[in-house]
Amino acid sequence: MKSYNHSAIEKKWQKKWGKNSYKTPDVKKGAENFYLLTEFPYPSGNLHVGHWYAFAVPDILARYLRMNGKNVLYPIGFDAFGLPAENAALQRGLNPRIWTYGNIASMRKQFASMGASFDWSREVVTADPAYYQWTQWLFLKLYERGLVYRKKTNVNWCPKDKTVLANEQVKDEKCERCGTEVEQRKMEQWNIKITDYAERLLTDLDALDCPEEIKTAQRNWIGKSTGAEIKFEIKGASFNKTQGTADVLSEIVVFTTRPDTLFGVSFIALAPSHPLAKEARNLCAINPANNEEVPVFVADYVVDDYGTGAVMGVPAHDERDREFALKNNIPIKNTDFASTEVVEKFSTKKTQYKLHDWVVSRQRYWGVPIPLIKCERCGWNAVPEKDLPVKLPDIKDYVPTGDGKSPLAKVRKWVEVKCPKCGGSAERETDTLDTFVDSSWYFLRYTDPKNKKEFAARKKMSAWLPVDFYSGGAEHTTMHLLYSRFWHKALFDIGLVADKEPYAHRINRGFILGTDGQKMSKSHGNVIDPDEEVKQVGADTVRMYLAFIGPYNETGSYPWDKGGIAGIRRFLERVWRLQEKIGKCEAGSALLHQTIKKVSEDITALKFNTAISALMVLSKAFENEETIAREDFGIFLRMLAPFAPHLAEELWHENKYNGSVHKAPWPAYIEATTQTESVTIVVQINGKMRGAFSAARGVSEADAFARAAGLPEVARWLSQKQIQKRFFVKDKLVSFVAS
RNA sequence: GGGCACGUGGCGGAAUUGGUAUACGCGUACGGCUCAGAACCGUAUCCCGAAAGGGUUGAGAGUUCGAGUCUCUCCGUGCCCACCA
Repeated sequence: MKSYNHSAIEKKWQKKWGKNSYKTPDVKKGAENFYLLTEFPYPSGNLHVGHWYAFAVPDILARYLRMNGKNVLYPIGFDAFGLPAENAALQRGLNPRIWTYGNIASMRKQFASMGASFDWSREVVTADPAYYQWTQWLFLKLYERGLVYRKKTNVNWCPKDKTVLANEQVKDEKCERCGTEVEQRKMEQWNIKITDYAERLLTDLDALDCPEEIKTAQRNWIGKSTGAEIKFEIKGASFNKTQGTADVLSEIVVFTTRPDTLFGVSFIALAPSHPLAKEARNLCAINPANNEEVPVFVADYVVDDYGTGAVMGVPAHDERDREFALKNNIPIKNTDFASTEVVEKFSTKKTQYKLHDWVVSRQRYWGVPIPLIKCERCGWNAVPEKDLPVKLPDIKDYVPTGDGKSPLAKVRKWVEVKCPKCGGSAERETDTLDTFVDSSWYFLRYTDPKNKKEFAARKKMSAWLPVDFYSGGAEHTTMHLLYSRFWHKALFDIGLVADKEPYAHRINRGFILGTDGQKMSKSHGNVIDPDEEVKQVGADTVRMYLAFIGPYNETGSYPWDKGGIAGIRRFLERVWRLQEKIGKCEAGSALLHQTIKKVSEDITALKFNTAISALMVLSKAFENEETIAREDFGIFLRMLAPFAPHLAEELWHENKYNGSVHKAPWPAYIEATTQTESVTIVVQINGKMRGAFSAARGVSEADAFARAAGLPEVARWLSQKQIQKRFFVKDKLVSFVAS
């Protein structure tokens, strides 16, 4: 017998399968469509173990579903624009385009060694003009709809990446990309009105089929609270009103979730950026409910961009208010709660969200140019559809400037254009779009990646959407996942897509740590190179090891274990040796049928780890036999095929089974055969196990009690006690209650 | 401070969803094979105990004939959010 030469086998079959063997038609006769999606990668370097975990493991599900007669779309592409790729390029002094596309080329090769069943014919690269033409087009649809606006606000500025960031991209006041502390700057930026969708993003979560942790994280991020706004007149400010001075100076509006504590108000606190902050020291506000005068303060704890940026201070009820009151010698009023009538009279119901509008301008080169033009006379205009895409020009100086403008601003030839409306002189917007805009709709493009006339044809989309299964990283819960849900809803309102939600089912996978239990990083020196592992033990072993390491639908973190991967390799070696035993004997044991059942159920439940353990148990049973029935071994190979596609195909082929194992149907089990004739019945006395006996399946209650009581170890216990009650669980258990 | 998830051997993890806790894999020990080692194969491996037996799922209580699983309190870990009124 030849030995198991993984590299020869894997190369051979990867070549035979070629690039087109998983080309997925939109319609396949007799087969239901299934859209299996994994968050596409950033081409920032080589494939790492995390990529293998993200793509090789769901491939098991893809292959399993195909063998079960589904027409499975498992697409791949590259999220090619944006900071990660650009920063890596800048570090190396390379043009981002050359760097990114070089990476894509090498990652394609690495992906090929995975043996994953991607449909490469549908690959999308977000930095291709053929793709971003439609990113621009969709952006303009939102613009036309009034969902895009320009506003000067406090924004998060990353001094290292020299660009603004959306709220979602700031973690612990640090840039999500580079970890630098962000600064607050007042800048005029393009915003998308995601807040218009806050309520729908929230309510539609209820019906979503995804883990509770995702729902609560999004709920918290959206941060809905219901309360009321209350107007406090400023004492002596009435003359301002009569003289026509702005209303803001004559009153302070506060937001509160507890309008019923109105009688406990002993001060008003303003955020430092509130229009009245400078004058607060000299102001008195009048409580509308009892006409009491209360002082006005400026307090750091009042957040300027939440509510009205002003708070009514109720020290008796709010800890921060109390703290502030004690520090400033403000009296604490013990309160009578305001009646519903009073609350209704002096306040207006109001709902507040923590969610902010999505700042999408980026002062960086490597992104989609924002397709808007500013004319001196007629203001902002959309680039006409016929002029799309607005191509990102090839330039030499793409280093971010830090002056609040993208490097594109220096390319005068590109910037200066004619106004599409009046023909006068105008300038292009020089900021680029946040990468999360690119990735908000990529899964739509997979359904129709080559379309030159539309972002995707309606018919193609309806063949696949919504995505049946989406797997990705937990870090995207309040970023990509939230953005793309919003984007889809906006497109739904405009009439461009048919569903309110893009994903029917979503899971967050866990992640793989280094052997030391730390996050893999160059500085820790604990990085596992998947290419090296594949070289040593083969892609099948690496795939299967990652599937075996823990349940896939939980956000656990699993340390890479060298012994563990060796164990999987040993298992595959044993499987390889099993082919020697193929012969004539009885087929279709209970264990075989039990295994088919368990493996099928476990794969569906994403418990690849226990599916593999069931295959191991079956293979052990085979090892203990003189011969393995040809039919049984064929069934085993078919179950192995999604996990170890190359090895299964080789054994299938070498042992003269028909065609490709991957085109063979998934084995069926017979429920009746999974049940052994005899069962073990456990005997408990007062809940403790005291014995067990073997009986024919379906044994009667009376017989079971008699057999149980007859067991010496049980009889001994029972002889000292009085039986008060007995329970019988069919084919499982006899339980005595005795005293 | 708030929310969510979780806590099982030396380690990754199983447990038919309330019914024999620790499947499968790693590690370890001993044995086989070998001049020798690696690899491979076999046996053992939750703890105490010579055994009979007893104990054990972070701690404690509750419900139940029976709890890793359900309920409550506490302790601890991880992730997310955070002067959000």
